[in-house]
Amino acid sequence: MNKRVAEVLAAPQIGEKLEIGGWVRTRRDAGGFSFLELGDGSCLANLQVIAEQTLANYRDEVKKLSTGCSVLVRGILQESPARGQSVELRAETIEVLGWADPESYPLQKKHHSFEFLREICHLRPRTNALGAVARVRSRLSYGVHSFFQERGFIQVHTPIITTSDCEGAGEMFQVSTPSPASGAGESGGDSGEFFGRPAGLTVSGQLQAEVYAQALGNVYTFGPTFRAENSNTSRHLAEFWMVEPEMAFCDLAGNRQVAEALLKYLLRLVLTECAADLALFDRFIAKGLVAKLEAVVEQEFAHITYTEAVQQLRQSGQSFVYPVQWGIDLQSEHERYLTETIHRRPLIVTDYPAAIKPFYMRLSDDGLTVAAMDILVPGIGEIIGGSQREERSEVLLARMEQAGVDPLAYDWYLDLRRYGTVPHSGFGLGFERLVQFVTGMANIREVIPFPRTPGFAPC
RNA sequence: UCCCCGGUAGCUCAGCUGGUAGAGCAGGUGACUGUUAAUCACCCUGUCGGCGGUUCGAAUCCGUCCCGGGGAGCCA
Repeated sequence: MNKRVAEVLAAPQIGEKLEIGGWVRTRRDAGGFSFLELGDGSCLANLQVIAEQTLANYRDEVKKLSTGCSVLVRGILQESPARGQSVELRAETIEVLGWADPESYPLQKKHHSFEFLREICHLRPRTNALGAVARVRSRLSYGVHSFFQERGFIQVHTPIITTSDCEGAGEMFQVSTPSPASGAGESGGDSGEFFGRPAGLTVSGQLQAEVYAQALGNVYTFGPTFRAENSNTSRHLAEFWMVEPEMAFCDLAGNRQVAEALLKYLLRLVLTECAADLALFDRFIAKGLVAKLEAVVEQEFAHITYTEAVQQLRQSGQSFVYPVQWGIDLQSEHERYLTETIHRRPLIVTDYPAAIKPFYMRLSDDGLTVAAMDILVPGIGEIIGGSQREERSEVLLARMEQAGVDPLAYDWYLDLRRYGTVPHSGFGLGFERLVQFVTGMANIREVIPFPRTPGFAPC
């Protein structure tokens, strides 16, 4: 029966007859036979195949195999007499499924820059590093669901096309298609828009998640999110995935606890279940990565208020490009200094000035701050942003007016406060930033299979 | 979008103050070998990012556009 390399290497059975399909990583010839390194993507490690010259197609085909060729190997698993691997597959037949002309196949048996691999994003998952990223990403994705499902959260598929802008979250991509009704002539008030009004791709599922939280209690969304910002950085994408829990009867402290528990759960999961892939990142991408992740799991996250952050920055004696004073938005240099130099661990900053935060965040009794939180992580910066939501309709209305937001456009959102309102909280976790943090990959474009950035969406 | 740096062989890069191009790896051929970034010998490879300009002459200088990297803004 067809087995994956990961299964074979995890529990090798000497003498077992196997059929393995995979891609040739490299071929080395010895006297009278050849070694094939066979990888199938199920794990980082390859299976060594012994191809004797007695194979019917040895001279015509096996000797011509090169990096990237796909083959189906049938043979017997045996102990390996040489060092470097404990078992190997002695081939009885090798069927070549697809050639990969070495003159033109872009992937070589050598290191490639990530910038180059990005230009061939249809081939890059065949490399060790990008394959490992894909496996870790998949495990993290599954972990997000298991974390919430184990705790009784209901997953809500919030809409991708939306007519509500989540203020403060960035520019929306426009979804523009002529109305099917236009031209029919009957509907006099036809705007010509497919949805009867301007629509866009969601910049956050938060507002709709709030709807379900105020019906089902604890919910989460995990889906694609779009920002039409002209951002050219190593930590921004035009299309990315975001995890957004929303919890009824939950204040900011509860919000913080869930966020910290989620991050630790996911790190612990990957440390135990993706050890080989993490070891690769630790060796070649970010030295000390595993120790850093282990430390994060073991330590309490630091927690300070914005006001304390401002004090700490001012007392640090450090000179910043942007001077620190109460009321400013913390700049990257400030966030990095706080989490990387002062606290040296993940840092939760709460209670930001109301003036620099969106209208839906809950106004505190001081009237100056809102119940907001950002989780900052060394190397990445902001990985989570969240808040307790404003549940008092008259306060919410006032804040909307201050922010210049038309209450009529958010009438449904205000209804949630008019009828059976409850305190509730939630946050957004940038999934790619999580994958970046876990893998140590420097550029966010390497942790999503098909990155979308301004001017770049090749397939 | 702004600031700085870069774009030379399939890949990674060298090429000083202008005289029209090179190394390693990859690839090809052969030898050798229970090999594992295999080794050794020989061979091949270029619109020097695009366009325009200066000059007798541009990979090299100037302008502009495109793309990439680092930083910043926006944020997740």
